[in-house]
Amino acid sequence: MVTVYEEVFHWENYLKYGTRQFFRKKECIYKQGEYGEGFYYLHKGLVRIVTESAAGKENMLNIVIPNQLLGVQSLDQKTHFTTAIAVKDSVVYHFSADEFRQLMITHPELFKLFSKSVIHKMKILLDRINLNALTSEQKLAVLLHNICDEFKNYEIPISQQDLACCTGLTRITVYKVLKQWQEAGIIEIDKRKYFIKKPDFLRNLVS
Amino acid sequence: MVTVYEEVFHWENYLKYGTRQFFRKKECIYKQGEYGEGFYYLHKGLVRIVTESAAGKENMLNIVIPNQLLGVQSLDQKTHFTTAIAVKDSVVYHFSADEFRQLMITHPELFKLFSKSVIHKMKILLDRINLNALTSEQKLAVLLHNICDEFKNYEIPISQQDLACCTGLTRITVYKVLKQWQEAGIIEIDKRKYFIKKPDFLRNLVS
DNA sequence: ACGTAACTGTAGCCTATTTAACGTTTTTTA
DNA sequence: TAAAAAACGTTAAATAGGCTACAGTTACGT
Repeated sequence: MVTVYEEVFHWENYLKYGTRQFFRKKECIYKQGEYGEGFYYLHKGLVRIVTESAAGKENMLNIVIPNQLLGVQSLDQKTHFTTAIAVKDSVVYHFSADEFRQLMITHPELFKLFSKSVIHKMKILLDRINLNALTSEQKLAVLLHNICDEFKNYEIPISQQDLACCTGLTRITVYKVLKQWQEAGIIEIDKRKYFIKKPDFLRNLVS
Repeated sequence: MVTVYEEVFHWENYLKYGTRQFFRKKECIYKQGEYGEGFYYLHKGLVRIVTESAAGKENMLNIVIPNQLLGVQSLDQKTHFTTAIAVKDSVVYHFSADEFRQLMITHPELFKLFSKSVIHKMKILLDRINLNALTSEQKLAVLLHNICDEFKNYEIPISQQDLACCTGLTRITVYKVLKQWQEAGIIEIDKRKYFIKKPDFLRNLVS
């Protein structure tokens, strides 16, 4: 289940110490298994974090919105255990581990920022875990609801296929739930775009 | 799915700055939802980390072994999003956020230690997520395999009930798989103790 | 030492999801 | 702009894993 979280962290003042990099839509920022060094800060754009399990199944973990970190896993020259792919053209700042460590000595307040960001990441992962206890309908409800919150409107800009990937369900299951909701008037489908008509219904499904 | 990870982090030199606390078996170190302040380092004992989803289902996340941190989530006075319960009598050291921040100024190398520990936690969560893509048989295989690695022998010191809780499966499912494995000679059951006879079989199930 | 509580063995039913299959539509890209 | 590649709509069949139930065991507290 992908959740778009939007807590804001104020890294702006430190960006000048990082290295600016551009990534085109669909370009890969880092790959699972690759060695990395340091971490990235997303300045503009949108990035999808996916992970591939041993069994080879791909799962979207979350969507990173600007002002968040990504790739923290490889701070200490460890391999990345996720893959990051730009959803839109994106601008990121890269901080190498050494650079950042130096920077922290002169700016100790950075630790708070860093730890907050990382804890936030952990919260996302945990939410993801807890979703597995839900029914498929609930999973989808949570996902759609989050997406709407994020994009601030009730149109869902994500394909059925992606919804399946985000929730870990089959496309067919997604299709079934969506159809059922459509028949119940909870969502509307037009030209393969989905519009949420009764957001409260989705909310109630979960709480 | 619980995994017992054993990467070692060397916090010994810094323990004197923390506050030593004792917890009896089954005692709760912190509860999901409670406010926390700082984090804990497990010196001796064994701690179980569980999380309760919105739906009320309880899930074991992992088992913390000595030399690891726990409760990092509440470093910044946030609420804990997991619960930690001592499995054995345990000795932990508590570091308050402020104390630790001060400490980091005088000992910048602590950052590396901290980040390593936290990244390790993230890895655990991620592994947990990836498990959900597996079949129940695979989940159990991974779990048993990990447990054996950890305890360095092929006897499993965990009840069926707990195996169920760790994997998120039903006890009945656990029982079924175990029975099937027993019939195939992969494990042996004696007096409610399980012994793994063909560890390779378990390994192959996953890879 | 005894009673209660927690764990295990087993069966059967049931349903939510998955897989498979296939034609149609949309989007991408060369 | 045509061909190739994704994505979608739909159905039917197969199945894994969940829930219920209940009796027999073991462990544990006092």
